[in-house]
Amino acid sequence: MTRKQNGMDNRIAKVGSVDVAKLAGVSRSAVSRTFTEGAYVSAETRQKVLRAAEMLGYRPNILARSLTTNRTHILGIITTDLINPFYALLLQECIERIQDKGLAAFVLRAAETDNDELISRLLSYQVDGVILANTKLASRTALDLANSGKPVVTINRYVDLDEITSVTCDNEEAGAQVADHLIAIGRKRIAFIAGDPDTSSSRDRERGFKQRLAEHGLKVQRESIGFYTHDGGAAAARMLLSPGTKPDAIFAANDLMGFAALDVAKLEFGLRVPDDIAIIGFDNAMAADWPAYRLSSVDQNIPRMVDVAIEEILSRLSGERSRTRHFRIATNLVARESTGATKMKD
Amino acid sequence: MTRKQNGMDNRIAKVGSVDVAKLAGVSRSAVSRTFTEGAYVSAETRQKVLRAAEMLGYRPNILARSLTTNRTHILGIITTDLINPFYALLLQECIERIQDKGLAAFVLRAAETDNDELISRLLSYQVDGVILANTKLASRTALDLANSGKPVVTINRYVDLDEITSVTCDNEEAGAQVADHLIAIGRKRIAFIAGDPDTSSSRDRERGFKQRLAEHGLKVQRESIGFYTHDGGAAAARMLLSPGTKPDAIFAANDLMGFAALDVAKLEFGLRVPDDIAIIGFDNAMAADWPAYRLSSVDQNIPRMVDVAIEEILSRLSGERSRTRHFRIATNLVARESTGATKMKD
DNA sequence: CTGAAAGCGCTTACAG
DNA sequence: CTGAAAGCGCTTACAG
Repeated sequence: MTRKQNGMDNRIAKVGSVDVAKLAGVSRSAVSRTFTEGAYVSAETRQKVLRAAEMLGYRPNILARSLTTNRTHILGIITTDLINPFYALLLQECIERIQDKGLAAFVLRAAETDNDELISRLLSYQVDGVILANTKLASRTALDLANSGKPVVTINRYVDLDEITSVTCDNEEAGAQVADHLIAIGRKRIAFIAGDPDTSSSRDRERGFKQRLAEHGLKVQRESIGFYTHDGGAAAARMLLSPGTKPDAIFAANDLMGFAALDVAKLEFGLRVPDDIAIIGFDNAMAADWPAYRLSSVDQNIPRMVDVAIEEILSRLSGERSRTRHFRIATNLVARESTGATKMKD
Repeated sequence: MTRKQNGMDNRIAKVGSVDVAKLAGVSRSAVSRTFTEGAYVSAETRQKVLRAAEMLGYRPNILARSLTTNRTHILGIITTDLINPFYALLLQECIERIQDKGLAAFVLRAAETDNDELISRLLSYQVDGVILANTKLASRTALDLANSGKPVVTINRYVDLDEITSVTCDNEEAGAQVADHLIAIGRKRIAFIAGDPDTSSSRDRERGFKQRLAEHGLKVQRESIGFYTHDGGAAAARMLLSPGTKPDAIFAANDLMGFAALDVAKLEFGLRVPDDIAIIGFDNAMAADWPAYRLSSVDQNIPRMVDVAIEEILSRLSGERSRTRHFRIATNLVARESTGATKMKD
């Protein structure tokens, strides 16, 4: 036992497989095998080892193991601003799923720039794969990553280059469904608040939305950019509601902007929602269901997205397929009072 | 070079310190030294190594290093439900700070029960220390952790036993300040919505609040439990506002419940806020500042809390101090319209 | 300042 | 089914 009782160091002695082997009266190989899925050990040996391990409080050092197996069972997640509740939920789901699979999640927060060093650090830690959640990556960095041979998948974004597998909701179809919904409730003067124009999510939602409107002979009457933030959404809404022909509906590319638009319309312009103006957001954030808002929105099915992403990484790790794919997960429009749905009394 | 070009395996050949050494014409010791803070290498050797490393795309394997240094530079964070925006922000801050320190953050999500296995897994990964963010831990588990010799600190909670260092905001003082505030605006019939009664945070807020009220000859007129959730808060508010002497102020132990109370008061009971009833929450969530709510709240100074927690872990790791401490970080009451502050026009 | 050698805690063919 | 030995990628006294 490597007991180092030198002076101040009152740390617990680390127990290794040797210690267990010694106590159990077997070889280190035997203890290794009892802790290795599907390795050959007799029931008897296994028992002896388990008992000894229990007594000593032995826990295999996963990091040491990774040195020989070449698998760390660590997945890296790069995320951005968790003040956006959708991102927080997405991250939570990733963490949970990874955990359920018996893997560990390394979480890094990406600044807007300078992600190269982050990636480099991730690779130093020998992660088995990486999930880019809501992260824009410089194309070069993305390529480097792809070339590292590690499975990489982006969630809720995709990179221009086709080298990297992505999982997003079906933003384009979702945009179209929002158009259908607004048309169905008889709106004609329709406005749009874009998210961050740099993101694929905002662009796809916009494209699907406008295209479906066009199929019905309509077009967006006014539009503005809200950058996916509450303040940005408020500013955009003020612009859309400024003098002139006011819209009778607003589609905000996320809920944060939808909440802002709702508040601006009601409190600053004295409009009635949905009578004077219908408003719909995107993400189906928790607050969309709160009485003060009752904001119609689009649910992204986060669990499914994360599931697909992780399965993809796992199957790559087991060497199954390797073609890059772009998964589109179906969304679900949730109609609430902000677009005229009557309140459900529970 | 360990190039394994066997068949389907198109993975990039892993380059190790041997490869770099060979290319640079030096020993592995030399390359190790150039990548080790403050080790002796001549400028010349260093250059050769750096150049070779650059060419090969070499990155030291941190995990392998940890085997001999006994430091992984990984910190484990155990968090709970990120749907609570305060928790999400706290986690974000932890991740960011850890990253800034050049460490890596392992994030686990704790279920309500069964955390033992989680902890065990964390220890398998040889984390250098662990942060328990908003996590209740079975006392036994907590003790095990403390006994593992790893620095552990809880944020926003503390465990009954005194073995573990904690960082929280000064919940008791904050509760007292809320009492002062409500008294200052002339309220007399004061109600309280508790969070999860199992948490130290809720209990401490309540204690400070009631004590200060008592000092002014007042007491909580009605109280209920909202379990820190929106729905729980709504139910609690309905109870508080039921027939009888209605309160003229409510202190909700977090914002989620505060929002719910505000909505219930306004929309279900037709009360004017703050004229008929003043409402104040806790956490200063983003939505507290939204026009629909303008909810007075208490800001917890997350950056400071996280800073203290991480410094504590770091200083323990460098063997400096070891006495358990309970840090209390000062809060800041943010008065908004829900308790009568006039709106700031920006 | 530098290199050879031993060691960190595990796993894995290889014989038996 | 089991054990001795070599190896994973690094670091660190130890000599020089």
